[in-house]
This record gives sequence, C-alpha cells and structure tokens, in this order.
Amino acid sequence: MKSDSLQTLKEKGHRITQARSAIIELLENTDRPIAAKSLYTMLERIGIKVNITTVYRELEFLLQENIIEKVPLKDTELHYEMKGRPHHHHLLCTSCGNIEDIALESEHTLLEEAHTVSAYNIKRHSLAFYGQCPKCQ
Amino acid sequence: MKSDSLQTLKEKGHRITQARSAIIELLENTDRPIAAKSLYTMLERIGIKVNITTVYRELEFLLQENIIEKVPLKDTELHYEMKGRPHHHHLLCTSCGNIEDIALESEHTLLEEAHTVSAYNIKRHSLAFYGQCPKCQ
DNA sequence: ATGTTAATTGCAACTTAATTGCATTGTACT
DNA sequence: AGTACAATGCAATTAAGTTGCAATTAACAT
Repeated sequence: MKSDSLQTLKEKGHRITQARSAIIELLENTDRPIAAKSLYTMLERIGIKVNITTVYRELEFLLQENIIEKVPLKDTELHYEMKGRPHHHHLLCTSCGNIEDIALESEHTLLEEAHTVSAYNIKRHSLAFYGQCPKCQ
Repeated sequence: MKSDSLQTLKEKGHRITQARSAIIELLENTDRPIAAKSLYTMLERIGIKVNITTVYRELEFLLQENIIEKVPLKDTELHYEMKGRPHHHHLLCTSCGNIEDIALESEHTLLEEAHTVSAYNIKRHSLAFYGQCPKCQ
C-alpha cells in the first residue's frame, strides 16, 4: 500500500527519504490543506526530526512534480494539499481556523461565464468561503 | 468633490492628512486592488514622501474604518481596494501581473448552493481567476 | 558488503512583507 | 498663538519563506 506518488517519484529517479514519504503520507491522509509549519509540527509529533527548510524545499519539490498544489487561504501563510482529488473548494472558520472542503455543483456555470465574459485565457481559479463553523456559531 | 470617505472620517474626528487623502484618492481612482508597496511608489511619484510604515498603518486604519478591504490575490503580498463598489472578483495575469475586475451573473447561484450545502455560517468569500491577459497570450 | 555519486539535508544567513515601541510632528480645535 | 492627541518617522523586530554551501545519505554498481 505504498503511495502512488512515491512510486512515481522513485521511477523518475528521485530518492525516497524519511521526510519525503512522511510528508506525502501526511498530505494524503489529511482532507484539508496544511501549512508548512503545521506539517513541520506533525512530523515532529510522529518522531521525524527535519529542519523547517527541508519541509519548504520538499513542498517546492512536490509542487514542481505536480503532486501537490498551493491553497492560498490565509493572509499570512500558504497551505498545500494533494492534487488530483475531486475538484472542490474550502471553508475556513474565522473563529477557530478550522478548514473544510466543499464541492459545488453550480461551479461549472460560473466558470463557463468567466470564460465567456473575459478575454483572459483562464487557467485556474481559487474560491474560498469564510464564516463560522457549527461549533463556533 | 471631496471624497465621501474622507468626509466621513473627518466627522468621526479623524484628521485629514496629506497621506490619508492621497491614499484614499489613489484607491478611489484605481479600478483594481493595489499592494502596499505600489501604493507607496504611487505616492512617491506624485511627490508625497511618507514612510512605508505609514502606508501600512493607514491601510490598517482604513480597514478598521470599513472603507477598504483586503484582496488576497498573490502568495507574497496583500492587495487592497475600496469597499462598496459593485460586487465583483478578479482576474490576475500570470505573466505580467496585471489585475482586472470581473463581475459574474451566475455567482449568486453558487452562493446559494454554498449556503445550502454547508453548516458553516458563511460571511464572505473570495474568488479569483488566474490566466494570461490578451497581451500576454 | 563496500564504494561511488548525486540527491537531499542542516545550518546560518538572508529576503521580503508586515508590525511595534517610542519619540517627534502636525492637524484641528480653542 | 496655544494645546491635545492623532498621525508619523525611524529603528528594531517578527514571521514566512529562500538561498549558498558543506555535510550527509539513498540508490545503484562493483
């Protein structure tokens, strides 16, 4: 049950290090975007000691390898999540900071309109909702 | 033809300084979000010498006064624009960095769905499109 | 098993956006 | 003109993220 991404990386000639496989595993098993620093903390908690620089470099690497993507949810730091998951967007609780996924049927209508209305060659978009989660209301 | 916002601020007992009125005027006469640093440059160009700290503090102040709002378009810096303009979103050119407004009819459908689907008490949302502008294509 | 090589890592220094403390300045009001 | 306190400049600080370089180590060959 080794991760596909890991397998692919290995086939491409990249090395499978403790940090790399742990980071991929954490991203795969977390259904929400994670920030570099919390990834670092999570690694620490499971006993993997790496420098924060390594976390940043690994995220940069996984971005280039098209395995993860940036999610700009907060003003102050970036989050990252696995690519290739069903298309969805995010809900961020403005009180506790909790993050959830949300998928919307009516999104494709919006995208169609955007393509029609604009002269830009639109490649991607970002959409996020901010409010209070049930617990914090 | 003095700005409404300026008038309101004065009535609230705030002072009208050169920096304050210039920043508000720049924001009012620019139909796209502006970053703190480019605001600083624009001020310089029109002969207004202020510290970048003042720009940040003024933006913070205008945010609290509910006159402007944050627009998180880029990973590296925040942009700001006047509040109260007709609801719209943004297009950012991934080549030249140009920013444009875009308004979408079908957006309310999306919002309705979001409200229905989610248990969150959604207060606001952010939506941006990324691609190449006509010039850069 | 051991050696080789280049990918990966740690460390320290650096960059950039943004914030803060404090002394000074200047707007608005008397 | 004089006063009060909002606004400002300056320098130092914080926090996210990046970079150069030497040391380490995974993967492959012998």
